[in-house]
Amino acid sequence: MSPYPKHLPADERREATVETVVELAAGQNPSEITTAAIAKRMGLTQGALFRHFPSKDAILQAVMDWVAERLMARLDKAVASHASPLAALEAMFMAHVEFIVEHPGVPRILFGELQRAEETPAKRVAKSLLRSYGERLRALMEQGKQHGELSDDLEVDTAVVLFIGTIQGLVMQSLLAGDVVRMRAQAPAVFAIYRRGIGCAQ
Amino acid sequence: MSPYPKHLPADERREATVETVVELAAGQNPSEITTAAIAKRMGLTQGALFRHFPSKDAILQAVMDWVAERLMARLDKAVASHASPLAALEAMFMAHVEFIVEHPGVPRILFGELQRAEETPAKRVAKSLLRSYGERLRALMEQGKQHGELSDDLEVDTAVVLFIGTIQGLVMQSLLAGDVVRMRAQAPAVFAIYRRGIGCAQ
DNA sequence: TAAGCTAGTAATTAATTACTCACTTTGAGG
DNA sequence: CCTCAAAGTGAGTAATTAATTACTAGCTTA
Repeated sequence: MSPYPKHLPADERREATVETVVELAAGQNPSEITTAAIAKRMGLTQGALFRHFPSKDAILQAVMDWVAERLMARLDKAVASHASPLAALEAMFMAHVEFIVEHPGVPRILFGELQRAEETPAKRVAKSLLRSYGERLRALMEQGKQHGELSDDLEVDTAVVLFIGTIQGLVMQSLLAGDVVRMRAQAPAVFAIYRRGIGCAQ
Repeated sequence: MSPYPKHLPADERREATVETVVELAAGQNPSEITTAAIAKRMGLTQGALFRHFPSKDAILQAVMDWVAERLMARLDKAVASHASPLAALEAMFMAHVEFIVEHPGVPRILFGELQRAEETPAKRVAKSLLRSYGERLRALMEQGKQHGELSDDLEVDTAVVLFIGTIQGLVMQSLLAGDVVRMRAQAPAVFAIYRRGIGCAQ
């Protein structure tokens, strides 16, 4: 039995398509990924894709849905397994980094979607993802203040911006070095500086 | 005399082209900027562009050169006008933010160029720009350690990653909010957290 | 076995892209 | 005023793109 059967049920083909796009995005600008390239990687003809998606935009939207669902699930799991808010923040940070190392195309897709001019469905999903992300961070930080782990006068919104930016910095560094895996090693030290910035002077 | 003479000297036309691309990048993904769009914005036909540039890639490279030159000049000027390393770092941060507010397309161009798959000339310029940027940061931070403004055990390379990421976070936030100018107001608070993260516990 | 459905192919479409070229216009200097 | 090189025009090109089409192989089920 071939590992890639010619005929696949529609839902599996949709899933495979999404994963293929995520993989391709690891190596190139997402907006430059053509339907022909997706099909080729899947061992299909280009036209076959349009049996399962009405348009390319629909593919991109499915990809964003996939990213949002998977990433948030990871983050929630990381948060749930830590009692202290600060520990939960750190776990969330590491989980996000780990997710990017496994799927290096994801930050490109997200950022690429955000800087689209038109308000595409995919862009809306991206925005909504980051909104949920920010809300979870805010909640944890408010808790952290009450627990005395974070300084009382911390501006939570600002700290949220910096949290996301911190990860962006790691991503940019990995683009420069052409080495995604190094993120994993750098992450703890980067978060240590961040934690000191938001923590209370004990 | 018309404010826009039909015939412009070659060097001025090149400069105008670059500035047009930077302006267009404020509103859309740089890789989706077509030569037709550039020409239209300049009030020219598409063919005219190729009198001054051999290819579109050459245009993008000229844009990156423009960005690198202008940005570094701003940063150097900001650094030069402050004696203390920490004050210089902060001035550098604010100067960078100010530059982005004036030219919102710049971070898109930079990031877009970095995530190109092929090793284009423009990408090489982008990499070189960030390398210079990092070196200036490193130098300031080493000075800061000697002055006792930064903690002795600070990992400079990590702090550099976080510095750039901090700005990326502001950029991402402005993409979300669709409001670049707000960066200017947010910047001081964001840098305050960063400074606390890298500063020595006095 | 016949009928119908699902998932594929292969060729083709119209639109868009970067780029070229023969020709025309402009404007500064002799 | 004339000349002429520089600058711009406008109509092309070939290549690439997303999307459509007519057709087919393979399964399920009556």
